[in-house]
Order: sequence, then structure tokens, then C-alpha cells
Amino acid sequence: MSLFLSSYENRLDAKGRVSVPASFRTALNNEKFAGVVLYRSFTNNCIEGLSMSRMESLAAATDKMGVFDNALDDLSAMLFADARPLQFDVTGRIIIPADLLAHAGIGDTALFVGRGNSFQIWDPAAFRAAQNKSLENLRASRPNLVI
Amino acid sequence: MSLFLSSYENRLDAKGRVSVPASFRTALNNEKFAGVVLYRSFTNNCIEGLSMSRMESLAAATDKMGVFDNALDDLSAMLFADARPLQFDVTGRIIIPADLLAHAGIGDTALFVGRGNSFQIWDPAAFRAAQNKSLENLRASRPNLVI
DNA sequence: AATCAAATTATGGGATTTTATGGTTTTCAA
DNA sequence: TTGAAAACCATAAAATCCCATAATTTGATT
Repeated sequence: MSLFLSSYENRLDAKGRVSVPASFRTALNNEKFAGVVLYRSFTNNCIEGLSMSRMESLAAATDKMGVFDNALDDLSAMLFADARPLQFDVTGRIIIPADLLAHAGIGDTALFVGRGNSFQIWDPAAFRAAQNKSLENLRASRPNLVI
Repeated sequence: MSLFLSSYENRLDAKGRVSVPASFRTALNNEKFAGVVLYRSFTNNCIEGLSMSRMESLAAATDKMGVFDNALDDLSAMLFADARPLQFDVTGRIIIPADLLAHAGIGDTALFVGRGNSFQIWDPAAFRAAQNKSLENLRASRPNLVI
């Protein structure tokens, strides 16, 4: 398996440690960096997460675009400056930096949400609200995706 | 064979395990992931099922289109967040998560319904009711299917 | 067409492993 | 030396594996 799928609600302990869901870890288990990269979402009150190798391919992609695209320059500046590499401990936990937790409004419970090739970390209630919103949007726009 | 055809009614045991019908399993037997991906139907009180490779091609598609199609982005987000990868045990069983069972109103018997390239899982009675409803609709509208 | 044997499939329960979570000790740098 | 981070250890709950058995299908042979 190599996609981040499904959602998992895990608790932060007194030291701020959270288990990254086992299925996310297996999705990462032939990565050379045993951990994840987190950064603040630009669009939502949540944390974005991906593998180090995907971060590297992002770097490669922005390289190819050249130095004259200002928007992209801003984006990659933000992204790379903000990105936090976090290594798993022996039991597969990480400590999410306080400013990321604050940005996502996460208290003592974190919801890991699969997004295919990446994932997000949300405050459970905030995610449910956001998901209801996009379900409404979908019902209104009825995109025609063939699955 | 590679299509999901026909319907099969199987029992859930005390631990919630159900056999995926053998013919569905053979339809999946050159997949690298030995199992299925399930998610809540957006339109019916049932569970949708498909192969992991189909899920992966969806991930590839959303990658290519980037972040500019909001509707499709919403949809794939819903899908990936909701999708449950479930591996077969040695005898070809899976455990359907409790929230999916609740959404489909499934008690101790699950009806696997072939849909060609995908399948659905229903509560038997709920499926029969839905079938009658769509038969009524068909009689009323008489769509003209050209083969 | 009927019957029986063999293979496959569905189902059941106990044993084992993983996983999430908590706490304690050690290390290291400020 | 003191505080934070990392390493280490422990455990309950959940998921998975393993083996056994009942039911069904398939295929062969009358």
C-alpha cells in the first residue's frame, strides 16, 4: 500500500506525543527518512503532511519552473521555510510543534485524514464542519466524476 | 474474470467478519493489494466497494489536475478521507468498520451486489426496497438504452 | 438425470501479534 | 544543573493469524 487513506483519531499525551496511524506508517515504510514532513495549510485551518521524498519532488518541480514566476516563488518560499521534518520514535509517534497545533486549533485529539498522496491533521470537530461544507458544495455543483 | 457480477448474501460472524464472495475475489486476484477499498455511498444507504488500483488511478488524476479544480478537489478529499482499505484474511474475509455498517443499516447479513467495475454492500431488505423503487422509476421514465 | 466423491467456500473460535497510549529513566545542551 | 528531548519499558485493547468444521459447489461416473 502507498496511499494515505481513511481517517484516524489519536490522542496527544501529556508530552504532546501522537501516534501516526499505523497504515500511514506502512505507506511510508520504504522511505529513507523514517518520519513525515508537516507544514501549515495555506487554505485551511489544518496541518499538511507528506513524505520527505514527495517534498523532494516538489523541490525538483519548483526548480524546473524557473526563477521568474513570482507566485510560485512565494509559494515555495513559504513551503520550504515552514516545513518541519519530524522523525518517528520507536513506537511510531511524533511531536507536533506547538505553532502548528495552534494553527489547526488542535487540543488533545488529532484527526489524521488521508488525501491520497498526502494527508492532513485536523481538530476533529473542525474537520467535520469542513467536510459538511464540501459535501454541501458537492451537492450544489454535482461534478461528474467517473469512479 | 474481472467484473463484479451477481449478488451474494453472506453472514457477519460475532467478530464482524464477512466473506467477500469468491467470485469477487477472483475478480481481484491480480491486484497487488489483496483486498478491497470501501466507502460510504454519497447517494444511497449502502457501502461502495472498489479495487485499490482504481483508487490509485484516482490519486494520479487528482495529482495531475493540481489544486485548481475546487469541485473535484472536494470530491477526492471526501473520497480519500472516507476510503477504508481492507485486506482479506486467509479465508477471504474482511471486517467492515462499524460506521459503514451503521450507514448501510446492516445487521448480521450483508448483500454484496455486483456493479461491473465496482460493487456495493447493502442490508438485504434495504436493497430489495431500493430495487422496487428504481423499477417503479424505470416504468415511469422508460429510458432508451442504446447498446 | 441421479448420485457420490472431491474440491472449494463460508463460518466459527482460540491464540498471537500489533497498535495506541502511558509512564520512567537517560542523555544532552543551554 | 536544570530543562527539554530522546530512549526505554510497560500494558490494555484491537486487529490479525491460525486451525477446525460446516456448507456448498463442481465434476466425474453411472
